[in-house]
Amino acid sequence: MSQAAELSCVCGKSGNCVIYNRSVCAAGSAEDLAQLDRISHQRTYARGSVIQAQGEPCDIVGNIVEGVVKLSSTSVNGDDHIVGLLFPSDFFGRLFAEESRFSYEAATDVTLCTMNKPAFERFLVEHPAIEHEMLKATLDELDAVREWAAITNGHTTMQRVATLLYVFSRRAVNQHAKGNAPASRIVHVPLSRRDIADYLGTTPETLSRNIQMLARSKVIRNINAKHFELLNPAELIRHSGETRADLDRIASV
Amino acid sequence: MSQAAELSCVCGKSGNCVIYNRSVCAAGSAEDLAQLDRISHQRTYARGSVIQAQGEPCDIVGNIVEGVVKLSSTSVNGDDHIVGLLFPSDFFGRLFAEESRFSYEAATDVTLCTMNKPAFERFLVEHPAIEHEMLKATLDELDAVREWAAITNGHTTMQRVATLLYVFSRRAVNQHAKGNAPASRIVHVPLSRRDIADYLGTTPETLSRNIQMLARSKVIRNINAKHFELLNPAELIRHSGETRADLDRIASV
DNA sequence: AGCGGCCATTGATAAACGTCAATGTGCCGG
DNA sequence: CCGGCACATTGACGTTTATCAATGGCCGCT
Repeated sequence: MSQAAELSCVCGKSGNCVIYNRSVCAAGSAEDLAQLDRISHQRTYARGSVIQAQGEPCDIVGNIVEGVVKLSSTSVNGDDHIVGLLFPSDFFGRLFAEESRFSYEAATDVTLCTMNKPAFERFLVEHPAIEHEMLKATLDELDAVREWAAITNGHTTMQRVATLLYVFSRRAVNQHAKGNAPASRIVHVPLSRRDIADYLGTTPETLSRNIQMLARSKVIRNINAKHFELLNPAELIRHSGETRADLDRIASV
Repeated sequence: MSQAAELSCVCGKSGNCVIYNRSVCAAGSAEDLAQLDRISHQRTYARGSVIQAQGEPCDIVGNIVEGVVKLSSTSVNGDDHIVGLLFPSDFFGRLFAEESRFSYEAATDVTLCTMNKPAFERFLVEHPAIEHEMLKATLDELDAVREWAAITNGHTTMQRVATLLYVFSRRAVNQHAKGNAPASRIVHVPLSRRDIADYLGTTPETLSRNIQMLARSKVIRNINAKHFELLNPAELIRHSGETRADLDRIASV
């Protein structure tokens, strides 16, 4: 998900494809890609709509072309927690299971490249080299989820907020970079405060207070609710409690 | 990891093997299993010893035969957080990566069935059906990690403690069950208070207070530091904030 | 069996955080 | 252009939890 936007996509007409971006198809022939193309098609979902509900049988998988999808778990009490965010080129859906343990919901308006799940599963079984790449990608994802869990588990809210802002700033660079564009100082966080809070395991109020704290100390500047200017990246990194190397690794997963 | 202990093991002389238990080898022939047997051997580690250090090149993988292995991430500040616990029959090690993002450490004395990593990787690539099972197992693990992250993220310490105790009680049932043994009321948690606290994202002090709270309200009884008697399972479930079905699913992963 | 060290528990205190309530701000439709 | 509504911010307060410090109990060692 750190690839530039102009990569061609094998599934559908345009946009990123996780299968390609994650190198899953690096081992696939042109015929394989054409076959994938046949079972895929693009689809859009409005912000807030549920792509796949928790516990429901899941029949589609695919990848994000544009927008952000939140992966969340809703408990019996009604409060739900976001266990992951999916960005353009990320794979979504639960392969090889009857139903999804989590719900996939559009955090922004999204465009997806969807595939029929059984068809894609059959494709994988028939193409071991590609399934091998899928395994590697899943192992990477496992590391990333564990790493994020370690961050949310043991750090203060300020550290989580700083980490998130830095990660989003890096992600934006990757998305906007055409060639060697300079790092943008504008950080775009396309999520609502509630979604961010759910992701960080806190409340909108505490989140807001921490954001304003960073703003008062001139680390960031509020442009509007979803845009920030990064005034002092070094201080942001310091607040995150992580090394710059760790942050960059997290951002590049 | 919810399998009974008497399953035979393909790698080494005795004990559980994740490859078998997770059905990864269900698709493998007898010759395949014999080949696996040739590249594996058992090894023991004393409590506290590091099996694989964070960031170090990793050359072995395998599965837990006996004991508990903690998977932890140590930050620059020195405080480490446990992102996972590995039990008998669980797979350990990071396939298809140069180095491990986390450290594997013996939380108790452990017996491992180890394999040379490159050799096992080659084996997987040559046996797509088994690699397919490996992918399914990894996807299951991903769900489990996310589920645990949702629990530690949004719940109170008491809810986490109750959840952990219940999960360990279920796990003990599975481990001890020979045939249809009745559910044991004795819960064995073979970890130090610090390890439990790290796993739950809290401190030993707060953990201790919550345990004593449960003891005072007659939900559990302290036999000693690592053994508890489950006096009121229904109340424990209530304190966990989860449904019984959810807890049982978590325990069986 | 006695000793010493490590681990668990308990207590006091302060900081961090969630909750409830009110105010402010931006966005969309009339 | 204005009103309404959802969202973000700010404030006050109570609870939870981490931290610091001390005590108590268990286990291994000699």
